[in-house]
Amino acid sequence: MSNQDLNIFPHLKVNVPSFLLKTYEILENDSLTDLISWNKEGTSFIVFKPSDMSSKVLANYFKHKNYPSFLRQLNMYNFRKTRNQFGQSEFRHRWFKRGLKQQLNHNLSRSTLQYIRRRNQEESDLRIETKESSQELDNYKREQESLKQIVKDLQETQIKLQEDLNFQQEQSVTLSNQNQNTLQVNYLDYLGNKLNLIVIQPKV
Amino acid sequence: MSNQDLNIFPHLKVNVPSFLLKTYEILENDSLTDLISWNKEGTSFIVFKPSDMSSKVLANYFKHKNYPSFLRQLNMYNFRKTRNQFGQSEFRHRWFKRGLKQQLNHNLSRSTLQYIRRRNQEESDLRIETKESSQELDNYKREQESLKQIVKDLQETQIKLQEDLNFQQEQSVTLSNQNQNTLQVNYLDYLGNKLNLIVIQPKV
DNA sequence: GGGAATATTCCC
DNA sequence: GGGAATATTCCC
Repeated sequence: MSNQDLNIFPHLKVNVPSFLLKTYEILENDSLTDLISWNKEGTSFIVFKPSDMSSKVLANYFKHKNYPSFLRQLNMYNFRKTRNQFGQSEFRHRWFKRGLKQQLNHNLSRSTLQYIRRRNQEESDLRIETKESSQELDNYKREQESLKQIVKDLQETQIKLQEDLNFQQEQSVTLSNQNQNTLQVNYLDYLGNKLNLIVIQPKV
Repeated sequence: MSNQDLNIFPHLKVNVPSFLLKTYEILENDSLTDLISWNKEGTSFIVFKPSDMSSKVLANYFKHKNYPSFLRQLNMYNFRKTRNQFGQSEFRHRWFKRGLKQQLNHNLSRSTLQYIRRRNQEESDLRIETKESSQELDNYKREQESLKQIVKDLQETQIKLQEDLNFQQEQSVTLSNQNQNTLQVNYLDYLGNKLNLIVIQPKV
């Protein structure tokens, strides 16, 4: 099922995130109202049977069946969780309401998205704080450079060592096969694996 | 199937990315060798039937069945694609080889991986032009710590590698003697070289 | 082949 | 509840 198939807002140019579309779809699915549905007013939705969400809902709409992942996404989009008087989890977001689909001669979902994006933006802005002396910064920069050079040297040396060790092991294997001897293990394959697969080109 | 089930490196404390584990698993699956398998030397792997990958391979190992997504991941982990003489796609990464599983018997300390991860993060942060110096300073401080740690790790690993290499060489010599084989290499010269290589003593 | 947005997982 | 790593999608 492609995103396009699920687009309940075809007249909008913006891409509504798949997660929101799918969650809305779930709430439109009448066969699921025992497990999850809008509240009476259609201003929030309630999960009645979290334990059944996994196989009966999530698996059919998402690429997983983990309820916590569903929660994580709701959280991501700023839904707020409350408990109602029956102890049920109720999730609400000021733009996410029943009938959303019909109301869209207004650009509700657009504002939702803008809201979300703005929020993300502000978050990274928040990380910007007061500065300290550029003197100190310079010192760190310089020390950094020499450390990086050392790391680079060490890495090069290890790569060479590894090649040697590989060669050596091949030799031993050959000899050992003739001889029935046992071999030792090799350490840097692991290291190389880590360092390279995960990309470690020291930024110089 | 959880990540744990797939962990072919159970003795490692670090997490090997799921994608790598699964790709390795695929290559270990004998029933798939018609579609995808190691090359003769076990130094790369070949996709023989890209068209069958989707339903017969990917769907069983990943949360999708899109061949392009598989390619994207290979790309992400720096695998290089080439075409062999039969026009087949061959993927190779210098540390990703048949038998990898057996070779991985060493622990690199967790901090090395943390360094790598943090560094990736900072790299993307670097693209934020608006970054100010207090944050920058912070990053430097943190990276400094990590670099020191990684230098330490590398040195330790280096020492172990060296010991292994020495051992390995003794083995070979012994084996070789028993075998009446003549070896191509002169081990003493070789060892001498190694000792030179390893003498990098960064002042930390 | 890779940047970037979104989804999923893992962890505190 | 949310930060961060990894996976998947989408797009150039």
